[in-house]
Amino acid sequence: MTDEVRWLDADEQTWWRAYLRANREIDAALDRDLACHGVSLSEYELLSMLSEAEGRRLRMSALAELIVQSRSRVTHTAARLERRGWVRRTPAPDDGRGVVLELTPDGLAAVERLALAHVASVRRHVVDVLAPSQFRALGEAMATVRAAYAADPTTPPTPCDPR
Amino acid sequence: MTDEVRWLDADEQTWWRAYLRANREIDAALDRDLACHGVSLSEYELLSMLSEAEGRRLRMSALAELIVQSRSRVTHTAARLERRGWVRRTPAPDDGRGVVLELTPDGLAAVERLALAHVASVRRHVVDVLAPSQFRALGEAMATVRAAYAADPTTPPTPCDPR
DNA sequence: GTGCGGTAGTTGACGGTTCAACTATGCCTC
DNA sequence: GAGGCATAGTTGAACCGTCAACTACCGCAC
Repeated sequence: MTDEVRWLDADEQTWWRAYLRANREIDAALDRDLACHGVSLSEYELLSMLSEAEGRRLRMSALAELIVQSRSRVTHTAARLERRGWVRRTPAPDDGRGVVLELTPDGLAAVERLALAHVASVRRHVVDVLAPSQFRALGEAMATVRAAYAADPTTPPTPCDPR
Repeated sequence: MTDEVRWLDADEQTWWRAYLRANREIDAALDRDLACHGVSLSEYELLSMLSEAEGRRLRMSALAELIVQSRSRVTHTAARLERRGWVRRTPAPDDGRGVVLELTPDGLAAVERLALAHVASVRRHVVDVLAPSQFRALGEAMATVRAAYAADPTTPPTPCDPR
């Protein structure tokens, strides 16, 4: 394999930058819209995954994988949510190392309230500004990226390879 | 207008989550690949915009807008890069309030080195795993989102509206 | 030319995220 | 059943980003 650099061509460059920047704008917008209600997007995602899970409970690591965050981050976020009484930690019955995180009734009420605001925000900034076929294409492209990422053998971080 | 909630349907839900998660994975992957070389993605973006600018210099606020970051964040990031000698602050000639950020020769050398790693990373995780038409669709959808965002009259943050 | 509202950028404190080190448990092998 | 490696989760420090307050300057109005 040669070491020649395959730069992006002009179109690719344009699309890539559109992605990067829209991305930042979307994140900022969603976060801002949720901030009004006192949570960040990542807190909301955690709560939301819990609320859909069987028994409204999930293992910490399952949660981390679902929302694509580090275990450490999930620990900290869960701690914050626990302080609010929205979430409760219990030992996993089948694995002495494990912890099951459970949504409390207060937590459930909160997610349900937040979901209203959030879905409106997602529609306003993304879904409703795209033609259905465009949104579908977006979703499918991103799913493809995920699949490739999951299939990449080097995915869990090879420590570093500064060449 | 009714207050009825328009939830996402099953497909929309799937696409939206694919977006959110792929997004996190892409960010993490790009950041990790750059971290090997000692910079974060947002530092790289700043350097990269500077390197393409006329005279390799840009006003702070132009930079902030280009890379979709708060002015404050750009100040902090620039301060870090200045400590490394990659970037230099100079007063704007035409506006006593302004600051022009300039890439130093060391900074230029750094971006050029980083760009090699970065383009490979972008290709590996995104561009090359998509069919060209898919990548195009992704880019165009994101450009549409940006355009809508820019056109949204409430865009610069209405402080809050907790309903 | 004084006052005034708006823009450019910085600052420091706060809070969230990351990272590396650590504890504790599971599991496999001999 | 003891040793050893892997996994689950936590912890605290360092780092980065956000936010609100602040300085300084612009430009307009009168």
